[in-house]
Amino acid sequence: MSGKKEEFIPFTPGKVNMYVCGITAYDVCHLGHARSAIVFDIIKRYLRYSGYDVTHVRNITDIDDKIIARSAQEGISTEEVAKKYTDEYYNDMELLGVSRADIEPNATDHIHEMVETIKGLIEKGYAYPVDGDVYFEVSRFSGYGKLSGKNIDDLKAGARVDIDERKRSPLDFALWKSSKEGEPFWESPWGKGRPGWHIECTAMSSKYLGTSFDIHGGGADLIFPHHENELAQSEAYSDEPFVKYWMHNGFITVDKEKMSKSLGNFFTIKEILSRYEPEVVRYFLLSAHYRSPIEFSDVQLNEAELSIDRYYTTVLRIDDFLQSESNIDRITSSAELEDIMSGFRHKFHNAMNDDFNTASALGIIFELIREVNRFLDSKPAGQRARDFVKQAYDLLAEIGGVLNIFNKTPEEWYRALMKVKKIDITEDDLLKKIDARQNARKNKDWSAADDIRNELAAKNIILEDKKDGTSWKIKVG
RNA sequence: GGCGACGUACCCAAGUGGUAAGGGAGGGGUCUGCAAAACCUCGAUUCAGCGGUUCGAAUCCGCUCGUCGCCUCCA
Repeated sequence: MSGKKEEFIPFTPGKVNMYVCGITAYDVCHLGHARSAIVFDIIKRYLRYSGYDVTHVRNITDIDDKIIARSAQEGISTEEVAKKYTDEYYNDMELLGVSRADIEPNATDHIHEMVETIKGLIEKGYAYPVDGDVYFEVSRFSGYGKLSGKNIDDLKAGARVDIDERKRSPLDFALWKSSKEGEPFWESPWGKGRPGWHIECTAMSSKYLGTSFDIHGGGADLIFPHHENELAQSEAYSDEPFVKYWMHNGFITVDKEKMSKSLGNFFTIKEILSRYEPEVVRYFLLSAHYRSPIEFSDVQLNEAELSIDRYYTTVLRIDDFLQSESNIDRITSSAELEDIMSGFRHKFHNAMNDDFNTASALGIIFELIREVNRFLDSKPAGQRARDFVKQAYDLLAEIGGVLNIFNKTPEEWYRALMKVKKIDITEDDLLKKIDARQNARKNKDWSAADDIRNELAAKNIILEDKKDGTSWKIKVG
């Protein structure tokens, strides 16, 4: 609310109520929608990891002008439009690995609550009906503009909206819209109509989380007018502070411009997932702070892929080492690794406690990865060394789990890459070729061995020779 | 026009008063049959520019330049 970072103190100790604006179900989702979903999913996961009991509400707007337009265009009902794109949305979210919210309310299931709220606002003098519409009178609410940092006079001066003579001020916004011929409607004290966009969040958040709750999230483009209006309605209605902490994620940009429907410069989630692993998308989005704009490009996604691969390559080494059977204890100098390990959780928590600084958290992970690799390079041996490495691995897995990345085995990662990169060789055939090459190598037939390696390299498969075998990887980046 | 954000190495990106995390690319090296991976090493005396505050600033203040966003639906 202050526009600054503040210490997080929830209304009820240990309990966090968060409401995040979902989507309007009128079209397929693009990467921008994915960012919001992923960012708040990680925020929720971290809060839970930190011991909070989190209730997460994410709404779906299933009736509005765009849905009506789409319904006319596709020749199906608004319910069918909403159903179709809601299903698509949940499907995309599942593919991306975004967890479900605890409560996922639809606007049309809460018409009654909205009507009650609107009635209350009229009674209190904050809203007025005109010809079957109901408007919120912005000038009645003294705090209007406090979220977006705007003031009413500036807004009036810069108003680009068409002037509606029936409204007392151009800034007044609709709580209820009368329905035109052929449009879907619900009965109300003001006649047949449908709710305005903002009122659903007021009605549903107070129903599920109470009139005051801790966190309200959404994309930065919702700050004005959506959240400003929500705030005005809610506080006017309840006389309570609406939300303690507003959190808005930044945009995804393409050539520095906001990715958006209207500019047409968007990439759908499906398109991207046809070329990249979901984990790559998640990593990419976590590699910048959630409030910053983040530039989308294949170069960026390739770098994310490369970073993840570095992780799994290290895990592969860790696995090899843990399976080694040497009983000779040989703990090599590990002061640096011990050092990093002992401060690791603390550093991670510091990063995340500082407004969920995931980019910094990733940096910390790679510091540990480097030290683990250094330790393994120093040729340690024995059970103590194995326990030590296992500990490091568990730390990485724990933190990866919170960020919802690094949750595969290396084998799963490479198999997934094989699929997404459409490499046309079965794992069986691949292993046979590796076998054949091992034989050649045993016979010191280097040219035959190199031929096989080159042949696989042409398919973007990389072989790594190690002491006790050869492992395969998929070329990334 | 009003309001706001941002500008850190070749690229991406942390860092909001104490002397520049991390990843990628690149040069050199160790290891390897050769590779790959990994590790070591080199790489911004410097944080858009100019002033100011301070013992000390990328970090605070002012101005300039540049980019973007919101003010209309938008994650």
